[in-house]
Amino acid sequence: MARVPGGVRRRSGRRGGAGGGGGGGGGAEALRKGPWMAEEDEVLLEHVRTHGPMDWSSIRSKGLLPRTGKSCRLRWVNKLRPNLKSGCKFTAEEERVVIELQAQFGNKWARIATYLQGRTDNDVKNFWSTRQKRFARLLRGPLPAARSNKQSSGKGKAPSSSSLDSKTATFHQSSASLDQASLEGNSLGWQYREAAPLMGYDQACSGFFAFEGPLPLQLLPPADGEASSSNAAQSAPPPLLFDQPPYPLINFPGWPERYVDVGHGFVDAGAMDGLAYQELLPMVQSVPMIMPFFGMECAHDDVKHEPFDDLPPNMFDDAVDQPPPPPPPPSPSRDDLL
DNA sequence: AAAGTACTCAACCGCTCTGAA
DNA sequence: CTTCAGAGCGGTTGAGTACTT
Repeated sequence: MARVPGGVRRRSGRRGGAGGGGGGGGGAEALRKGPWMAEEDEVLLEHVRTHGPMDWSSIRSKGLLPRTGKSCRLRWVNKLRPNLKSGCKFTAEEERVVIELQAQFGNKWARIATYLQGRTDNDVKNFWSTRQKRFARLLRGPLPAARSNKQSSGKGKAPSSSSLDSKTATFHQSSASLDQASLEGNSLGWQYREAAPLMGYDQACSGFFAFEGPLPLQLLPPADGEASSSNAAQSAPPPLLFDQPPYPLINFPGWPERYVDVGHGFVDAGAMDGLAYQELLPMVQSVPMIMPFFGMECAHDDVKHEPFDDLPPNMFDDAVDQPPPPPPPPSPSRDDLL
């Protein structure tokens, strides 16, 4: 997708340098795109010093810079504004805040950024995007058997997706294999079938999860004329039956309690409507919730924190029983901007 | 050492919102 | 009420860099 017309090179990387070239062949009023040069930054800073961070379009109209007002504003907000934590990785606490606020606000990056001192919406957006890509790759790829606990090079780089897989694999010990034949023909008439490949995104919780082992089965309500079933159960999407509760990659309140053991696997009670859940209740067995989410500590000991080194060490704490603390009120004052 | 892959991040675009005329 | 311009925001791109194989 050539979004920059006229062959203008958008940027030459973090080295800065002489990107751009002013849009090629135009007059002095030609718009310049691409990386900013130090002289341009100086002009922009001078404008902000005299006029404040506003009136961006006048920068071009006055002939100060061959840049659009949008471009000037973006440069100021993302790079020139004081007190920015540029080039500084997100701390565990910042990651936790982003995760919580994203769950609360959605992709309102500018709003989320107001809760993070020195971070811009672009920072938050990039952070989240990277995270999403990593999870997507993780979930798209095969989930291999546990690999050796080889230590990474440990240069502070985020672990590869395969290292996350190894974390998942540590749960295998508690996984009960499904016996499809034994699942069919239960007294309530619910049927099972192999589910389609699972997207690793939980709509109800707006977050990713992962699971291990064979694909989950889908619980199908009984057909007409069979054992009792409610209309709601008929209309509700069939719940998935997991070999084990899917493994959440971000903290979901009530996880994994919402996964109930139906004897041959786990179903997501949170994703089912109440009536469908009522239908299934008689099938629920009182199996102790030993499932892995809270067994992570042991797993961590085994792998010496390798897989989640890039995740906030306490990011799952709130999933246990603590409500997330109310975020501080956003208070970006004018002084902060200047 | 080289090649491949993943990650980071600056900067663009299109859209929406808002306020003035 | 409508139009228009500026500002702001979210999504996306892609070059450069870091890491892995």
